[in-house]
Amino acid sequence: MTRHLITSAIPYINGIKHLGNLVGSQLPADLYARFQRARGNEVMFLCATDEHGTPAELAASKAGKPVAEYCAEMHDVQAKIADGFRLSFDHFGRSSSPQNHALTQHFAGQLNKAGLIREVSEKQMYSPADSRYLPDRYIEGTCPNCGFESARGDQCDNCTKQLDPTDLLNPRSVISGSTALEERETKHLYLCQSQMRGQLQDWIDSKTDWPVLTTSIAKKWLNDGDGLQDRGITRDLDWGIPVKDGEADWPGMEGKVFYVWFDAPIEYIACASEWAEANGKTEADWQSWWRTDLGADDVRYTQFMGKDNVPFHTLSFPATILGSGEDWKLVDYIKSFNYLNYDGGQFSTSRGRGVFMDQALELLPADYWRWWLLSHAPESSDAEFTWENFQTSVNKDLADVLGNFVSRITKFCRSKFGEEVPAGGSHGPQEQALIAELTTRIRAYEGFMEAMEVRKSAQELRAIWVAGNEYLQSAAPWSTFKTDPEQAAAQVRLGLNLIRLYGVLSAPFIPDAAASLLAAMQTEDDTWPDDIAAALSALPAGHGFTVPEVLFAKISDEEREDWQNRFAGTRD
RNA sequence: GGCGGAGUAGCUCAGUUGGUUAGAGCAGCGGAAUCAUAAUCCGCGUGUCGGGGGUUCAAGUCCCUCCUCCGCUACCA
Repeated sequence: MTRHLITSAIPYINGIKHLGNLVGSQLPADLYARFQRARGNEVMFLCATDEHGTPAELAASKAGKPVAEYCAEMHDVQAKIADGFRLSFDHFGRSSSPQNHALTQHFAGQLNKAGLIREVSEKQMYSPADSRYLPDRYIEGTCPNCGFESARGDQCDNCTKQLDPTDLLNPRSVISGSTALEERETKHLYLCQSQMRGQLQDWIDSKTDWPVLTTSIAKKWLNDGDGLQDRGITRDLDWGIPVKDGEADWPGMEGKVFYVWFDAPIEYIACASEWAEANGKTEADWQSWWRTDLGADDVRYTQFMGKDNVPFHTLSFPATILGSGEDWKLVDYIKSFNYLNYDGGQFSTSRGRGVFMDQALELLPADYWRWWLLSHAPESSDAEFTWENFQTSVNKDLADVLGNFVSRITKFCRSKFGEEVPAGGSHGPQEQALIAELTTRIRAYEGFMEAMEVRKSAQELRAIWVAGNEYLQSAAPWSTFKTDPEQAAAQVRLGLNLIRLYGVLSAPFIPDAAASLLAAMQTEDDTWPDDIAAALSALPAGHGFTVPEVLFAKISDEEREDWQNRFAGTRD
């Protein structure tokens, strides 16, 4: 038995995420977690909300609420939606938790002790009208290069020239529009990542089995220009984790907080501690997942994220872990994803373009979305969501291939043999051939799932469903029944057992439908099928079942057109 | 600009370290069956593998070059 520590990139707190965010980290992580649990492995699947930083403060202010209250509310909203999508987190934590405060301060102390923190005095743009320092992107002005009037402080969106806020003509605050900006001297802590470049390089180079997307991004940052740069890990903000040197005050850093990208990955660890507290576990229980000196040496740690998160997970966070000089678990495998686009453009949180998680659940059950998103996961390149593709994929795969299979076999059995698994007959060549094919396919499915080849897993699972239809079609119990009812009984018995098998195999992708299948078959036996022949006789003759309701209703053209129009524009 | 990813049948995509006639699903056409959510199953694919050049006995697969799309580019997170 392997112990799997699995984390999904933690979603930012300022609003409900769209389907692109979901498929880029949480959903594939859930698929993997469910699969590993189904295989009988021990799993710790963690996620949380990422709550600090300027956008959170601004979102709270826009909502007219204190930021702590806003974050608490949004955390609950995101937790409920995650539950709606059946994301099976062992704990859904918060980066603002007391545990993360303590741990983040602890790491900073350790890094300081190791000589990996230096103080830097620098000039930042301050807006008196907003009473805050403004990150570069929160300053707009006229581009000195092309004259574009809405150039941001870091880059001009029109001519793509890299800028400094001080380069802008007529700079103003994006927040208030105030032009009364001034430069102020402020002191910050920098993490000396450059000192750890060699160590990080060796570590990345040793990961030969990682996706190219992951390693190429890491190597670019390691080798670009002068190599890996030191990075500021503090900010002048109110909302965040106060800068401390372990448990001690940090002279000169009063009123400052750690940078959100410093504390967010540490929340992966703190989240385990939150899990322990929430479940009556001990310190040792959660540390056995994270401390290699305290039992985590046999843990395999896998992270899931979108490609924009890769630098922080391949470099900054490992630098924090390695630099601490303590025996924290480093990630073993990073599965990264490209982006999902929406109908010819990008999903956009700010412009409300595309489908958001809460809206998706209002339209259709989670399984529909899980199936489409996972079977079209943006693994090798960016992928595209269109309503037509969604409708045809879901109708064909779920309703026709899987759902209809369940209908035809259960209804046929009910009409000829009643609502129990029929007795009589035995397996012939057709049944042996089916078992052989399923054995091959299920072993392939396991291989793809183990390797986190998400699309290929979905493809193989679908082929497993198809195999059932092929068998029924060639065995044709409705014909056999007329001449040899005993043989028809054996065929139907096999068909009913296939339903249970499909329930077990499909659960990682479509957990609710899978549960319905097992419920209809009146069984709680969801053990993974190592021996396919045995798995296909799990339901013996005489075992009762019920004909389930339509498993997946089809999406009509009218619905599709309606949704298409509804989500083309902007969200209010 | 730099770095990375992608460009393969109408659509969405597979194509390992270069090697038999380039594949799958969907859509389309023809057929079988009638148990079933008008569902299923079988058969049918000559597509300049973005353009051009090169290496090789052999390239979608390696090299060069050009074009297009996307992402990142370190103070958004």
